[in-house]
Amino acid sequence: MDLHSIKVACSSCNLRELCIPVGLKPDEMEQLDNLISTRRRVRRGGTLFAAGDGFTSLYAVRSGFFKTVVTTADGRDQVTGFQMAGEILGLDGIVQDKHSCSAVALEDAEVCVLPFDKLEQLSREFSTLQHHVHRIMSREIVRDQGVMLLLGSMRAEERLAAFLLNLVQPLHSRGFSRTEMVLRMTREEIGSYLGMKLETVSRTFSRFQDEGIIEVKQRYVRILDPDALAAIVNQSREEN
Amino acid sequence: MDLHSIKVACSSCNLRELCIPVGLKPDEMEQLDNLISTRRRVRRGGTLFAAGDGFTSLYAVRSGFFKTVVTTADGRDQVTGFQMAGEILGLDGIVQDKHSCSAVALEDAEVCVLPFDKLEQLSREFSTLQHHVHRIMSREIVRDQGVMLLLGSMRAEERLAAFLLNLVQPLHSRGFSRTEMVLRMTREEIGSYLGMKLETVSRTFSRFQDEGIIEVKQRYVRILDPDALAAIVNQSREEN
DNA sequence: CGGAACATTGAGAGGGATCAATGGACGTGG
DNA sequence: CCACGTCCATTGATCCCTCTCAATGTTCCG
Repeated sequence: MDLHSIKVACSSCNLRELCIPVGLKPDEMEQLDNLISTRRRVRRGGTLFAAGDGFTSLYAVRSGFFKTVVTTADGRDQVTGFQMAGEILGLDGIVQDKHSCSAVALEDAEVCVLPFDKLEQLSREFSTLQHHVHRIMSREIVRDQGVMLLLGSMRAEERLAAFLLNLVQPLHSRGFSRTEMVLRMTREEIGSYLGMKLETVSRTFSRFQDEGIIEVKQRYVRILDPDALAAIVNQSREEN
Repeated sequence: MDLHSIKVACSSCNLRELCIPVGLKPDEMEQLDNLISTRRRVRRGGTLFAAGDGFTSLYAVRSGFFKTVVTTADGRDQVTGFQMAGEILGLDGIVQDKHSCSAVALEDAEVCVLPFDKLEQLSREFSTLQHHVHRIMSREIVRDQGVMLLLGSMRAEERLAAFLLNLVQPLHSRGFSRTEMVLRMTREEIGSYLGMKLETVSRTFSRFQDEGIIEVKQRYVRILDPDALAAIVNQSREEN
């Protein structure tokens, strides 16, 4: 597909505080620059990798927005995550040397390609990098636990409230508003991620709007009352 | 609590085909034996580590059976996994240097303590070990994706059928029956893991029994018709 | 033997799914 | 530039699966 070979440098990347280079020393950063020699562009709707593809590299999102999707043998599928700039994709491929999910761009995107064998090699030289790779994988595990909690024990309102808060937070730490956003995914994709039907997503959005908690117009969402949203997430049923 | 210091050797462990030592060379195995110098016993109901505890080590289950539980600020909690002999616990702690979930023994258990800094050190020397650690973490991520799929898109019957199959499979590869098992967890714990209430778990068990698919008596479960169970898991609603 | 913890089963209620129709946004081509 | 088709979102009406509340049964252990 659209494969480009563009020289880039982690050391001058404006995402270095969010991505792999976190906390690396200058000489380590230089080595990393050698590792990451290519970028790759993915058009909206295009797949970065598909389930079953051989695993060779991790990918760091430079720009754009992705979803990851798992598919069962019987054709049922589910969105397992959304990834934005600075996040790492492809960790699922390591175990079996092939990817177990697909990564699809929700808008035109660009990623840094990190050949995994080289990353392992470099990790053996620099313990800082090694530990950072471990942290990235652990972070993914912890995040998944959070999603399991959401799917397993929250009702529709709580799920959607948690979703909005979990989405706006990383956006804010990337310099965007903490109250406004334009969703990059459809109601169906949100529903797939949250384990509910698209109609329920839409209805819940409308209910939040009626209650004055948010303002929604299609993909545009504005959080009017963050505290109310947070209260909805924490509205456990007190028993347990 | 019950902390013992017992000399053990991976090289002579009957779990070495399932645990860390997979595929290590003799000299690497010897180094690993030096790393893993202690075991720890955990009584039934005891916690191996609790959410918030500082992270120092991973744990390899030698015997017994664990559950991992995440708890929200508001007191709601959820079982995120069950672990048996050969599995690795504690990966959640790496990101923030503290554990984000608790590991509780469902029966008297024993684990090997793997100090993580030493494991990282050894990983830098032996690429086989390094890659194996990466595989273990990736496996955890892939497994979690499977649970998310289950929680997000399956109905009660499908969840429980998948649960039984996912439980008996690893038991079988450890030398146990592929049709019979004694559950180590309560109906409530199963329900928590599967995102359903304990009554629904119980009712679904009963329904499976009425249909001649399984035989259940309290904790004892016997799979009479594995194909029927598999068919239930794959009974997607054909649309989508 | 009695109590506590766990499991089963029933009846009723409710939240979300399903089916269905309408409406709005966007892009393409006439 | 408007018309049209497609994709996506909203909203309504109804149904059903699972939750909830409640009672009874079973196992295990002090």
